[in-house]
Amino acid sequence: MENPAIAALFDEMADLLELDGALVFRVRAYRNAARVIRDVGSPLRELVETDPKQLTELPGIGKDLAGKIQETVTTGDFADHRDLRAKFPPGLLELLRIQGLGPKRVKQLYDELHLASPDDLRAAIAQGRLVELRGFGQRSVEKLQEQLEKAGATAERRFLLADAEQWATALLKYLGAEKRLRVEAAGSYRRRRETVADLDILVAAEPGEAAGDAVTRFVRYPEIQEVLAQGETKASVRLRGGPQVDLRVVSPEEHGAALMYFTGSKQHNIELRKIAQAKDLKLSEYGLFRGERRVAGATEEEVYAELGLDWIPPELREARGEIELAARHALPDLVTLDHIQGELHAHTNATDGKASLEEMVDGARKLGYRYLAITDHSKRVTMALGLDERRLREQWAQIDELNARLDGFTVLKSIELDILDHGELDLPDDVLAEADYVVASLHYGASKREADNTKRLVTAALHPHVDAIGHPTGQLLGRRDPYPLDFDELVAACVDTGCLLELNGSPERMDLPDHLAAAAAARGVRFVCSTDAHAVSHLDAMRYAVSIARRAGLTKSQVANAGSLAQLRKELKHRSPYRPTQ
DNA sequence: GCCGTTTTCGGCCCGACTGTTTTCAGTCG
Repeated sequence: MENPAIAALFDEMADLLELDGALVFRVRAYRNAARVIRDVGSPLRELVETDPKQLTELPGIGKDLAGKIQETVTTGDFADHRDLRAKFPPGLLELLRIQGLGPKRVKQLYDELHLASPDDLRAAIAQGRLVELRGFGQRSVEKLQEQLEKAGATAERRFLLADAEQWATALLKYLGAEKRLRVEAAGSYRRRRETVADLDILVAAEPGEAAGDAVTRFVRYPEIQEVLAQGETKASVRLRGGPQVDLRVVSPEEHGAALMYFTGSKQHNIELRKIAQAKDLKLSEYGLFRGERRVAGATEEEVYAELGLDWIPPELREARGEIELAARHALPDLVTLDHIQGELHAHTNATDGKASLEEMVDGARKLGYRYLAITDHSKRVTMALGLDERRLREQWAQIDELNARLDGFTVLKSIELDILDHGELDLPDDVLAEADYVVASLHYGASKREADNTKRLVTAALHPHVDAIGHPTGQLLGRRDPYPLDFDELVAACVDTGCLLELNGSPERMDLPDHLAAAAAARGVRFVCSTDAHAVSHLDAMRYAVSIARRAGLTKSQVANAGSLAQLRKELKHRSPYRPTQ
């Protein structure tokens, strides 16, 4: 069982315990464990096999939870979870996922009205039975109704790119251990979409025995929950707690064409086939053909070339104009993870981060960065113990000391500044003027009214001391939609002032979405790739931020932290001369 | 359920917001 599935199980256990009325701290222990499991970075499965005692070294994992992790890794579940699950109808867990319904209210609905699923709830609302309940007024019922409608529209389960990556990496490692097989992941995973519904794995092998071996090896993968289909060159399985995986085996001379076909996107492929048709060619997953003769197919490069196109990076294959650029040999030279020279959004344990200032610096240095901005929360974010002027200056004094000792690395004095109700900022100008870098974010009170949110963000972007807008849309994938926002207006403000927009690679955020980043880039906005790291291991999420940038078609020169510190400072200085605002 | 010790129990982050109350409960982050 891979880490995301184990984590999901522990999260569900926490839900069940809440329904069961367990002590909140016990619930919290499971939630905390789920988070730790997600963040740990290496598969716990391997740890359990080699040295299970080390599990209790993880923060918040004691003897009991370590045992449950071990049980989960080996059996796919743990007894306490099974027992508690049997105690409640499965629909209650779905009710729990509806925004505005917590464990207390779900339990109340179940106990008093015997509602055990979203459908039950829908019916009860229609019959007007909810208003009988204490604590449910007209407004609450209306809100629930809205949420129910939304939930009905999004049935398909999608996985975060970062989670999909864990399943894909483990599976590719397993399949690739067989040396004769060339194995790759295709599909939306290869295109680095922010969420992935299933994994497509492509294997190149000689037809016959080698191909059969590949399928056999695949369906014997220990992490499989169910084999859905199995043939000679194709198989589908569902992974335990994970996505469906489709495997296709093709011969080496078909490999490039098949890789293109299974990478998609569908619309990109359709456009390619039209181009082939116009050239009197036929493109399929088996190759590019003139009549019966295969003119290309072994590599993607030769297929694209025969179509008169440059090779197109998978991240761009969304039929958003990339084919025309490829025809004109004008594709952008996309930014890569190697270009990134520093991290500009990271928290420490001074607020809600898990690691100390020194540990974060150490982590950033290990990644080969030259600079790191410590952007803890400002005071408005009370739940994270946000910094006021005094504590921020204390942190900056520590940073000065640290910088004096560091060689070839610079810690930037920074802050993640909260944007208040009308666009005011959470710290006075004289403090901000001393900062090396300021990222302003909206955390509280996002309005249903587009104009309110737009005004707040635009006001912040226009402020002379704000260098970047953090996670601009506020989306949390699968949990919270972007708040209503006139994005064009925000872009206009950024164009005016040189304010950067953040591409936040935190797996649940992936904010800005790539299509918005592309739209902003077209108007000349510049960006920063960052992770919003709250722990040392989170610094690794930079590759997801870079994925957004690549999907948006950005080059190195459009990403502020893909340059040296000197270049960055020059850009920020140019942007933010100190002009006190009244 | 974890953790640390003031060392085997007692504390564990807590304030804002919403809708519902009329002094608060539930949810969220």
